[in-house]
Amino acid sequence: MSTELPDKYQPQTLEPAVTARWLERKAFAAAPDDRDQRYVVMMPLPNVTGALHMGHAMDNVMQDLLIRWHRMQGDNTLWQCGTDHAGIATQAVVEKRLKELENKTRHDVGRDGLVQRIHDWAGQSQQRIRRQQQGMGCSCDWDRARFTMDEVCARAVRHTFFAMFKDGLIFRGNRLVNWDCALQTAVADDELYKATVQGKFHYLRYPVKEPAAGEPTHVLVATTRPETMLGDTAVAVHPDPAGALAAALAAQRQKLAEAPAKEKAAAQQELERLEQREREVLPTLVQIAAMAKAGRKIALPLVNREIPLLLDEWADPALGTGCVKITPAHDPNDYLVWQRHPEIGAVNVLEPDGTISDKGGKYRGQDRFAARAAVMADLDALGLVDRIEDRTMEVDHSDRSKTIVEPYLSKQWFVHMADVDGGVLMGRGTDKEFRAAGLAQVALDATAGALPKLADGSPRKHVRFHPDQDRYRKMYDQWLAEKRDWCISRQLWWGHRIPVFRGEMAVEKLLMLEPMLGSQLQRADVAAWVLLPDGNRLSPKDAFAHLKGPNAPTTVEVQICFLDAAQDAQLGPILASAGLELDPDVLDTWFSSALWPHSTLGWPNPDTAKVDAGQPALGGGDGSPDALSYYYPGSCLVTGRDIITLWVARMVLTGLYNLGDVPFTDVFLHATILDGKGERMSKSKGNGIDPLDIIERYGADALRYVVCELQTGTQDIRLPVQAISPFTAAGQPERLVDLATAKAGPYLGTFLDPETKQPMDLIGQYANEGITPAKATSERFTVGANFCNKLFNAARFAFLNLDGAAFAPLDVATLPLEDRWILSRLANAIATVHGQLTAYNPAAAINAARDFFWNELCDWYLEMVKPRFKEGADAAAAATGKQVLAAVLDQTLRLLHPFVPFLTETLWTKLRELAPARGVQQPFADSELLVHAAWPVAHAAWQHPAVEAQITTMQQWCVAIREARARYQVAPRERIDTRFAAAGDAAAVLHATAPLLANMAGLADVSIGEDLQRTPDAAIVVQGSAKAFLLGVVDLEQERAKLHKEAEKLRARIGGIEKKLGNEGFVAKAPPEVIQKERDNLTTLQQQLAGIEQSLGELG
RNA sequence: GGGCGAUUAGCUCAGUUGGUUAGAGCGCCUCCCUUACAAGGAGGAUGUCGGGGGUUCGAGUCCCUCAUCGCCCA
Repeated sequence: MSTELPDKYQPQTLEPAVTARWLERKAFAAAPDDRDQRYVVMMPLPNVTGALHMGHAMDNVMQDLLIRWHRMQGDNTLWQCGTDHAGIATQAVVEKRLKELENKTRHDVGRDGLVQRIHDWAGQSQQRIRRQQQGMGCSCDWDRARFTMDEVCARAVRHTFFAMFKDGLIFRGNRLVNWDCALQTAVADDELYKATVQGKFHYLRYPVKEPAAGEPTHVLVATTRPETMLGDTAVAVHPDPAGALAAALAAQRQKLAEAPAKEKAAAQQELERLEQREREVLPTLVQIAAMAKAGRKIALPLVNREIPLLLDEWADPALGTGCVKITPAHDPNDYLVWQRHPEIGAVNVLEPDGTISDKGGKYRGQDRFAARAAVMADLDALGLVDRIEDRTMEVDHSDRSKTIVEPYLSKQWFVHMADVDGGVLMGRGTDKEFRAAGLAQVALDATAGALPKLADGSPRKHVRFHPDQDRYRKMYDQWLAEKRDWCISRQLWWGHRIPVFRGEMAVEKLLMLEPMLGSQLQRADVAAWVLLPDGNRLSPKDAFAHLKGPNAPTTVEVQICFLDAAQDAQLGPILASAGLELDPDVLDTWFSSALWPHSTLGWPNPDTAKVDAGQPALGGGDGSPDALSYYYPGSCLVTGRDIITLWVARMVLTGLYNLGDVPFTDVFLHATILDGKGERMSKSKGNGIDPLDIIERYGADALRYVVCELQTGTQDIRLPVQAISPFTAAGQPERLVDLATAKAGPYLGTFLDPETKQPMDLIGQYANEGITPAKATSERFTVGANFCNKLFNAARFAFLNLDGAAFAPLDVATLPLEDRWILSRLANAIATVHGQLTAYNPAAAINAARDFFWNELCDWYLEMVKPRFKEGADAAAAATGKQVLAAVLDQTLRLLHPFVPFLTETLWTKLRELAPARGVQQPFADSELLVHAAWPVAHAAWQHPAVEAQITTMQQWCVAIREARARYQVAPRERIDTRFAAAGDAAAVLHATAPLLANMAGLADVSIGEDLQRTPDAAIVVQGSAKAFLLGVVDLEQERAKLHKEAEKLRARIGGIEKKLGNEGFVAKAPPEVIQKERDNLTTLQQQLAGIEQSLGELG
């Protein structure tokens, strides 16, 4: 049955049909087999929180490009897809909906109820994400889709946590975290953004307790958050204020001396400020430092606590009042002061919801901002407020709740990243086992080429970044080098619960239980720690010994983790009776996504991995290997720059920790998509585009084409965004509004339509406010649609002529010139595209493919072969033409497939019907689906530089003649009699290409000879030493003017080259081949000029 | 404040270790609905390579500096 192509290119009907066919055939399924060559890409798992945007489109298209390219090369190719549960983001969205739709809080529905609702919501979201990805043509193995909360991933999380916990790499510690008071959870640094806030700088006077005669009665401190004074545990002053200020003065004088003229004034001003401080503030500071040494105390007002005056270098005599109030529980710098002076202690005055705790005395229960006002009022009443200054500040906000975060002292779980005495065992129990200094260090070693060799002496795999190894590795290394502990706990209900039972136990009771517990706690699948009140952590064995000893405390904290999650339910009640409860927190989402490259493949045991119904098993069988051993380590991770540290580094270290091997060898970092103003695209700003909107308008192939073309290297991409104005009446043409210049509307994500001045809602959030929604688009995608239209039509032309095309072995050397040329150019294009893909340069690859297809195949070859397909043409020439055309189209579709898979797959079906066997010397390997067809090879036998040179010359003639035709306004269909005055090689090329040239340039009678003369009415076209006379078209005046202009241009260039060659330095120092090139060039130009001068003479 | 990066045609971007006359697509101008394609064809115009200084026979490319704009980290 023959496939009918429509007359017009219609991606909207064509693409869904292709998707259905691929899915029905399971064209992207991966299964381990005996192929050694594998290609594995782990999809950066999108958050289940919401829909995909252009950033995901870039990421997914880049992956699909690599995947399709490798699949066609015959690799066993796996693209692992799935979604991330995205703890805080998802819970926040669902809680918001719960509030809006049912006016309930999470406490109303309970932990299990909320989790169920999130699961439901995540399911819908996953459906949408899959539709978007399938719409874009992503060729993932859909049957292998995983979710970070599914059973397979959960087991990997459990095993990793257990191993790290048992190794002592996971611990619970008192740390200052960024606290989101609205969501009541710790948030990571990357979940913060800075916003400018109008605040105040409050100068407070703290009374000195029992000052000696002559000593100040008060110490002046300044703060932007006066309510934190309730938690002050010290006031610090520099131990040597005079010395420190003197050093600052010296540095400033030096700076002034070296400052450029423009900065002198500012530097001078700063110096004067310091000098003034030296006179006015320093004497007091010296006195206070002495008081601190003498052990003087401060009477902290309002809460009536006595706190020490402390000597610490954090107090900078050059800044503020020179004295600093120390609030370790609510300020990162003060926290560090506490670490240096543990005796001062820390007082946490905040409740998780941001109200003042019982440590805050009478302010208890007040919101932090209300308490701020109350504290100030009371201090003022006591006469302890010195002054208040206005100040703008950059303050951290939570990206999830958009509220100000508070530094907050709380107990959190951490992964120890720094080096460990004795090292850390990597890949425990595998044949790749080795010992590394620490988790951060092993990730550094993975990019530095410093991982130890394998047991058999062969090198271990390492990680490389593309397309700029140096730059990206530096980012990765600098972040890891800090080796900061990784905070993995979140105070949420949505996520993997931290699998640790913990609680305080009386030592007496613990010792009583020893006979029963002792052996249980030694088991390999149980990990337990006993924490002493002094913070020391002991194994159960050591603990029992210690607790029986002389200095035993009365209570300890016990922490227990089981390897097998089923134990939690079984033993939970027993542990509860002993006072141990399961920790309420959940793990940071990144903990589970860090395991993605191996958790998805069934680690720790693919044979027992419980995949969903209908999914392929991960274990081996029938002698074939299991998924984990076959597909791990993978090949390439494709992602954006922003995630190098958060995710790439963590995947590398967990991969090495669990399996002793890196998760992938290459990291391809693509550009970030920005809007027309250069701002990052985001849905909430209203400058984001839904890929499905682009697909609906332009087609997925067009989307992919443009995205590929945009990815040029390390340069971020500006994609101007337009709103489709919703304020056009029916019948009126569509109006696009450029969002880079449109005025902002009343809310974030709204813009004003410049024509009607009405606001448009670009994020679909303001239905209640009565704002008309509008879709976003970008006209940049027309380029892709145009390309696809051209491809569609070129193929359609070929199909009109391919009926009955057959294969017979051809000798390339005997083919017509145009056939040899297009095969040579095709080979060149294949080599270029392949090379650019290898170099991770999709833009260069697709441009090479486009240039070949459009500028060579369409513009020249199709036009050159047309005469061979006309009525009455030579049958043999037509048959060869059909075969070569079919072969070239075959190879071109293969070459373009990774970029524009839908259209090429559609055309492939039709091509196979019309020309079942295609090839040149030999038939090409065939395949029913183009997805599985072999990637084209640049055959050396097709390449022929001499043939290319002949056609290039012909093309130059053609362009010059067309230019003359345009200038003399010769009607397109009018054919011109032409004489070529040419000798030697020039004449030979003209003889060889004359029929082609006549066809392409619209020539009628063509004669070629050394002594041919012009007629008075002939236009002259000069190429090198040869000339063409176009008879009967000329206007003498115009001709003279043209030749004069050309001659002037040539003289200018000749002059330039002569000057260069006359430069002794150039001739003496430039490489000989460069000089020779210039000389040859000069000769050619001189010849051409002579020809023109001669023609001018003839014109009189 | 520290680090990384960018600035090339009206727009979005290429431009290999310095070496002919700095390119592409879109947009613009002229002509053409030629039997695959007007989502097309033929031809054309358009740049002090952000400013200044330097190295070199030669600089968009290397160095310094200024300006503007990003990103990351404190």
